[in-house]
Amino acid sequence: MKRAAGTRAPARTAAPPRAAAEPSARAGAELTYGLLPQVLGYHLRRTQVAIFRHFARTVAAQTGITPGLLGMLQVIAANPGLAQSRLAEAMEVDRSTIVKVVDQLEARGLIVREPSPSDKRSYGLRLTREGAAELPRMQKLMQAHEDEFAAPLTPAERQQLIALLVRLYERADGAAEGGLAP
Amino acid sequence: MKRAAGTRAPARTAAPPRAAAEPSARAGAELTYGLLPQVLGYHLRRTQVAIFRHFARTVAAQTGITPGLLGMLQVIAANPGLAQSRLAEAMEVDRSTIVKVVDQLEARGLIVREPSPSDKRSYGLRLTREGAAELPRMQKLMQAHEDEFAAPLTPAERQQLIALLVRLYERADGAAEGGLAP
DNA sequence: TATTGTTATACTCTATAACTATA
DNA sequence: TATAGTTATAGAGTATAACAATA
Repeated sequence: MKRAAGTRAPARTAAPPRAAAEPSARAGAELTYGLLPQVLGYHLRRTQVAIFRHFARTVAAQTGITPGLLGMLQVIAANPGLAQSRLAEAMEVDRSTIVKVVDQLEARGLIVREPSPSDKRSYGLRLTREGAAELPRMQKLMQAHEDEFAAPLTPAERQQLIALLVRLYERADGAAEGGLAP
Repeated sequence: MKRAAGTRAPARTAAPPRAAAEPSARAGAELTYGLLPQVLGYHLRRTQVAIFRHFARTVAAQTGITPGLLGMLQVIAANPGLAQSRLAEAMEVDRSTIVKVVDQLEARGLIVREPSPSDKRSYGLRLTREGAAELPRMQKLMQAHEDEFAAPLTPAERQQLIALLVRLYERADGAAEGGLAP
């Protein structure tokens, strides 16, 4: 795209009926957020970004792992022999997305793809010995990260927050496939 | 997905003592999520994905707008004349990221970049007449989307959820720049 | 016919670094 | 020197569509 900086582009719409002196958003002035403070999606996104950054400064800085990879790793650890398609369903992502995730975990030596004896199309995912040794360390770092991030909340509040979130996405996911139309 | 919230899983997943016939993760078997059910970050991500998809099926399907663009648009509407750098700070993204966002909103005819009279480097962002006409319609759609998504919660729970999220990311953001280093 | 894993491709979101034109 | 906006580039993350092998 060419235009941008200098090019003003008189947006084909007429300019708003504004006078000259507009004291609205000068430097230093507090700005307002319109309806956003009541928008759940906005706060979810902010929180998500904040926890992701916290994870990056703590767990990722010491292990190079991402939240997504660590989540997958834990599901694999908890379900030895899991097929990629099952993992994709469990994590609610497309089969094709799983391929690169598994590639990365395998490249790090944390898991292996084992050919399924019963189905030649399928692979079972398992931790390697190295993966089994690494996972507890990562989990401890993750636990510390989670505890620090959740420090502003009491244990009860933290549990309640999780419970509220679960109610939201379980209902939403169910409605999406299930039936209660869009 | 079936289980999730309250369900405790056999945490400490050391490789279960299973023999050749590995009944761990066959088709149809319930799979477990290891520590994930207690991981706030996991539930945040799931909820975020769910609400994004709901937004896509409702607001985006009828307007072509994304949650990010609509959020920016609301901040611009609430702060006429806002400079791009101020918007970037308000939304906690990099200045360079804002450029394409503003390009898109301008390309849709919703906002204009107005040269600042006092600083030739700076532009003030404002809604066009078309943007001012469109915004209320988008807000109504967004409101309906939010209400439907949040339907599993009582109004009090919804407010409390927002309050909990705010406490988390405000503390985290503050600590990140401010001082209480990790 | 349907499923598993894969590839190719694309699109979104975001960040870093460097550039320009101002201040 | 510092700031505002821009550009080029890169890296996650995810999706769709098509394909081979197998069920």
